[in-house]
Amino acid sequence: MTIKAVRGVHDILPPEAPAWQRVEATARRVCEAYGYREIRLPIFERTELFARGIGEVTDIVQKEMYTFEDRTGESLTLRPEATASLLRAYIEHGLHVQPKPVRLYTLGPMFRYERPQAGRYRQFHQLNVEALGERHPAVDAEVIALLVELFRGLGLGERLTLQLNSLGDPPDRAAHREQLVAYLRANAARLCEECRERTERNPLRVLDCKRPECQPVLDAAPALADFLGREAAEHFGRVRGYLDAMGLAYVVNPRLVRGFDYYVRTTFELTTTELGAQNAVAGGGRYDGLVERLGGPADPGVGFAVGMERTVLLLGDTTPGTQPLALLIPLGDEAVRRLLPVAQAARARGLAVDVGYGERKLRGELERANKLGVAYAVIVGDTELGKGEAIVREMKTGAQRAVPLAELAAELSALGGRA
RNA sequence: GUGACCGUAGCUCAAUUGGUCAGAGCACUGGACUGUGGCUCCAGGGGUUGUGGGUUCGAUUCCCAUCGGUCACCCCA
Repeated sequence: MTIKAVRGVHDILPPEAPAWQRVEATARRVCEAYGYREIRLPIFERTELFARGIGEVTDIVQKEMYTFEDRTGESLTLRPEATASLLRAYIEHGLHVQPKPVRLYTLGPMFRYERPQAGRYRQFHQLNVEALGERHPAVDAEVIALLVELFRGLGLGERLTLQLNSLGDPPDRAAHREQLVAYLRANAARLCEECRERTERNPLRVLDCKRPECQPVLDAAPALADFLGREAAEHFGRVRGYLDAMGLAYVVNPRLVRGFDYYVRTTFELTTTELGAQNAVAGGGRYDGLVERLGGPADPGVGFAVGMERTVLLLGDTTPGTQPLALLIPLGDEAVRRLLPVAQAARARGLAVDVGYGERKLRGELERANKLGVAYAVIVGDTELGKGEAIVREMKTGAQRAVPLAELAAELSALGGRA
């Protein structure tokens, strides 16, 4: 049997590539405009980095990592997310001595061992944006504004909802968790089977349950918002104030819970209803304390990840690729030798031109030109060689005119500049 | 990891109760059309019907396993 791609990974074929290029170009443009600089990171790390960074008890670390041993027996893992790697590099290279906040972004593949489904793959791509070393709530607002601007730039603003929440500081969460578990246990009889299990495993997740029979219990459950300490509450209020000042719309969702252990205070997601069960297109939050946990200075941080596949899915395949400008059609080998340098010159100026090999019939070459979608066909046969000219045919209209061979490269430039 | 549906040519799909059922359209290549495309017509290449077993005189069709896809759960981007 022929070899096929492994489960959950996929090829991005030429028709889809323009949409990816558009997302990447927009991401870079917006990030740079906000003062973020690119950092490129390895796609595997010591397993321990993710265990410590993401949290030992998360699903990702417990069952979704691609972990293997190298030849020395060291345990390595294909990165399931980028923040841990980025912070490792931040610490390792002393980037924290730069003016705060240190603004970084990175782009690339992530790996998680999950059952594939709509908008979910084992190798997928994320854009990560992180602001390190500053705890001011304006930074939270800044990265959120960047995120919103990115999707506005892609024309997807209207199809997404910004959801916002505050998880409070660790002591706030501990206090809330204690009361929440007590409450859920007391009302276990009115909860679904799954929620009863989750009460012990991951109580915050219970609040996410969509089953109608659970809603009455959940509606009356202790709300994390009521447990926020004074500082966390003030921080959240100021983040909202800054977002309001920038005119950014959001929905406060007290049940917004995220999958990594490291989030504190602000968390947010950009959600859609268009991708089936995978409604999060981007998600992030504040992670004060994480840099320190990874062995670095006590620098706070806030950032987010954007799912590129999901973004491209929303974009659809409406992004046009670039078409070659012209097909140069030599009839015979003498004409090939005459046209090759012309093509070379045109390409050196950045024009996309294709050249035939002089062996097909003119009819066939024009068919090819038509299929390639070029704007112009340039025909040079014995007749033209004799007169020292080329025929430039505009494919759309069929209009033709003669151009001296010596001026052909310049003529193509002019046509390319106009197109 | 759990469940449901699905798996025939590069793509989209046919094949009557298991019995010339291995086909069509699109795409590709060539020709009709000696140096002028988009239309039309003709021809050609391309499939061990996902894979491996089983039932049967005979399996694309039935059964089992396995791999993969899709969707949902879980979780998340």
